[in-house]
Amino acid sequence: MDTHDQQTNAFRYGSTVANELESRWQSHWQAEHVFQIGNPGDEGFDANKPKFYCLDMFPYPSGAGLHVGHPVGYIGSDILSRFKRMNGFNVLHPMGWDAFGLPAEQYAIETGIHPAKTTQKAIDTFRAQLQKIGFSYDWSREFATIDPEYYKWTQWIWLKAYNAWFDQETQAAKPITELIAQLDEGTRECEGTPWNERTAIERAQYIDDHRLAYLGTQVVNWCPKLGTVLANEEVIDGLSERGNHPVVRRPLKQWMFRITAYADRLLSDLEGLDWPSSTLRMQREWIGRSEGADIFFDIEGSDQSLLVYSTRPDTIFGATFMVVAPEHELIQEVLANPTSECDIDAIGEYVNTAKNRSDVDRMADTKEKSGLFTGLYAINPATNERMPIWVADYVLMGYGHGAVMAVPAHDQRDFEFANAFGLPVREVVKSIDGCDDECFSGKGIAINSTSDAVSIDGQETDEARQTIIEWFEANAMGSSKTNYRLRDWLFSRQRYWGEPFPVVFDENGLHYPVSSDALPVELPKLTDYEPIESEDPLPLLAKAEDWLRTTAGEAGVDPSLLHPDTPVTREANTMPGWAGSCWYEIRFCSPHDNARFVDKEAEQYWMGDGVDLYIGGAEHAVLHLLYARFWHKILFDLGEVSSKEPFTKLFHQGLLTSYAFQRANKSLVPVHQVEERGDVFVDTETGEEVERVIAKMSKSLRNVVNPDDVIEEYGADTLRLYEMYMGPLEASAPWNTRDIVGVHRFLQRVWRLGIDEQTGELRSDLADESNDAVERALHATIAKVTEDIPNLSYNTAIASMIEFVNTATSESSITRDQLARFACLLSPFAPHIAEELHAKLGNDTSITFEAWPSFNEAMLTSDVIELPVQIMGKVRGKIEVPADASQEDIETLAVQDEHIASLIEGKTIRKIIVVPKQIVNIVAN
RNA sequence: GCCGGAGUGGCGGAAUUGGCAGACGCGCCGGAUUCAAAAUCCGGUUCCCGUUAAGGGAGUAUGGGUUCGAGUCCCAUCUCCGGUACCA
Repeated sequence: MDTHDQQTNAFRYGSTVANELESRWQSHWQAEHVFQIGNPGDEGFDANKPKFYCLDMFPYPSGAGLHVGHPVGYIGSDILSRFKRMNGFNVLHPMGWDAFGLPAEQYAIETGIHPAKTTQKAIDTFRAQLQKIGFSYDWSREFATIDPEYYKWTQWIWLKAYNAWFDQETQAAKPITELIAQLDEGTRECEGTPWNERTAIERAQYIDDHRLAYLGTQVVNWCPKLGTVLANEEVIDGLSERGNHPVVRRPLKQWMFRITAYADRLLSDLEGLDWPSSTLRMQREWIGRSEGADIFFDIEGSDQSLLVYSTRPDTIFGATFMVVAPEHELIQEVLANPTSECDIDAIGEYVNTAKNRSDVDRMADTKEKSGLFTGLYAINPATNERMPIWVADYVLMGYGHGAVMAVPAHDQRDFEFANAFGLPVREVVKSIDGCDDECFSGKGIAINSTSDAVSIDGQETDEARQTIIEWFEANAMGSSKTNYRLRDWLFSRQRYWGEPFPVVFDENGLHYPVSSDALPVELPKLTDYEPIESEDPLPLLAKAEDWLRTTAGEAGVDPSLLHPDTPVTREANTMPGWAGSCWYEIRFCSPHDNARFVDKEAEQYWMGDGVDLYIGGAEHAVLHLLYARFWHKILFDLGEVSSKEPFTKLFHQGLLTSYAFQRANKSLVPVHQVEERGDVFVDTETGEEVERVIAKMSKSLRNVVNPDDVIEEYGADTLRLYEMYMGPLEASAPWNTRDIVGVHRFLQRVWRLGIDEQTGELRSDLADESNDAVERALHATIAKVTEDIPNLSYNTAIASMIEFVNTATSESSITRDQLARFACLLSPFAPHIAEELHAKLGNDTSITFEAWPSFNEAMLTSDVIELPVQIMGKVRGKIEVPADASQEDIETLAVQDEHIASLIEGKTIRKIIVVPKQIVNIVAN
């Protein structure tokens, strides 16, 4: 660079100027605690001001650090937070770390470095990277889920659930002590053996079976490679979601959460949430409520009956056979007492294969139905016919009762099965709209559905269903039943890097809670994190022998429950990665409260009506959001929080994609090693032509862009603007380094508008009087930006600011006052440059608390407006009319326009449509 | 397979209730500045026909429809993305 130029442009807005002022303002914000917000009751906190709780889904800090995709949502929430502050809101905008989980532990296995160390390092990296982007977080509220002061309360909430039960009558959780008291007093009956005839152990058993957090034996997804069990949701196509390792099914005793008890409320409370409709639908489908009936079928020659669930009890006349799952208890009996009609060896083998079959294999041939006849027959109560009972793996043990009545004429799967094995098909529902598919599963009119016992012929499906259920109920053969796809939540993991459970076991295997004043139960130190591979899965914490075996007193069990000297074994499983994120939004209200999990007053103020905006990726649409809602509802029922839903408004930012390049053999070429030559992309090292694909940013695709690099080259304000300018916040868009310069030039023009590039000081030639065109443009921009920000329509807000700057630049006119108002508009988006302009304009307080500029409606319209004139819907000319012109005047002006007149000459005007301030359309031919 | 969402210039995208399609930015073209380059500034840029013009034609995935008027509404088809996967 030439020396001369360097002098003239010494204060031009570029990377040097941007980086200098950005780090200066970041230090200022931190030193002055600009974004620190108090709580009700704190000195200087005005609780009468409206509040805005703006929350980002906190990140899992990986060792690799941030890439430019991470901050997209954070920038979005930061803009709204800053906007709300300028509009007089108390804004809670915190950040923290979801820091327990598998990756750190995997890394520990490889390197032997303690996960706490690597995690802390990753957190420091993330924090430093985030701070360079200039977010307005209240860092004084920062915490990580691995902090013992935090997970102490995660354990405390678990204990709350452990010590609670779900009362079906009131549909709410209550302390388990109430259940015990009611049973003791006899105000509540218990199923089975009466309460007062039970032994102490039987009573404990009964109570344990009612806890919200309970120990259950479940067929679980055991992943030998990861050395842990996984929730259904963490298994995709028979492989672990993380790492793609094979998963096998085996029964195991595990801590569970009774989330199914809340199925109805989790479903109905979705109503009224301001969430993306796709996410609402996914949650509804995940819960999977269905209405139908439980029906008992007598088994021929047995006093037992077979229970099935059906959503179409009205098709019972069309049931021609029954199917049970390989795991069904009836199969055990068949194997023990086979009839002559079945092939006992084949069944044994089939059941065994099905059991050991991994889900991958099961998926592979979903089309082909397999199964065997069991030799048993059930009696159809409607027709009194014998129906063969088959065993087949298309019936799942985990849903309904693991048995179905097969209606091949009206269920696709039953139809395929019937076809494969030559079983009869009987049509019992006639489609109304004439659909005559061989298998019709829609609603229609019942036919062929009459017997001595009951008739539903001629009834429409809904009515038929009602009639048949009433008949079942009258004859004790069945009853209406609501079913859910949702299963209870498997909450134990066998890994090290998670929250320990605050519970111990005595020699008899009975469990006792650690009392809450003994929390947290801290993780013991381990030197070896290698998963324990064994036939019988063992938790990793079992390696910490000294920690594991202790006494009740040492562990902190209430002496009234267990004598302090009693030897006990600690629970060696840990909680899953989801645990910490189930309630962090609550903790942010009072993150350093040592007395309670959250300060009551602070919770009421910030979360009384939930989080006002929750921004995060759509990948959490089901699991995290469902789990967090579930925990929230438990806490709500127990009177610990004041809202029934945690997140009032939810928004998913789009995925930031990036170009990746691959050679003909599909191998990947690093982005920086590719050059665009004409229409093609070329590997600069080999000269080979490569293909460009759009993909998620990832290390493996070698297409990761680091925000630090972008900031170094253009500054944080440019990075923020570019990410918001790429398109709508909710849409995914490809990162294109080439485009960044556009918004950087915009900031350069903003800077030049107010700052002398030679001196770096405020221009001495700013206008004294406001230019009307500039003032009008400013009002239009204020109106647009003010409207767009609450809708998170940042791309169009930025476009409008660019337009203003282009106008002011071409008019070469801006006053101090106009510049000051524009700096306010810009400040949520590009806070550093805005602070600098604000300061240079002579202010000594942060722009953060400046009042948001207002606009004048009258400045948005002009006296004369231009109207396009169409003939037969095609624009043929334009006329200028006074803004208040009457319909008649406009019509006259339109037909008198020279060009228009020449075009309609000789034609008959049929009609003239005038849309005020929009358009004129002349219908003439 | 089923359920959602989306298809607009060379590219990212605008067009809030049907009313000038392509705002704004990138790229590209031309010019200014410069010894030169970068940077910056100014102008142009949907495509086709028209000598640069005036002007005209086509055009929002495809084919139909409703309407004075359709990117927007309706029907059918295609493509892409997301969710889900025997849930009885």
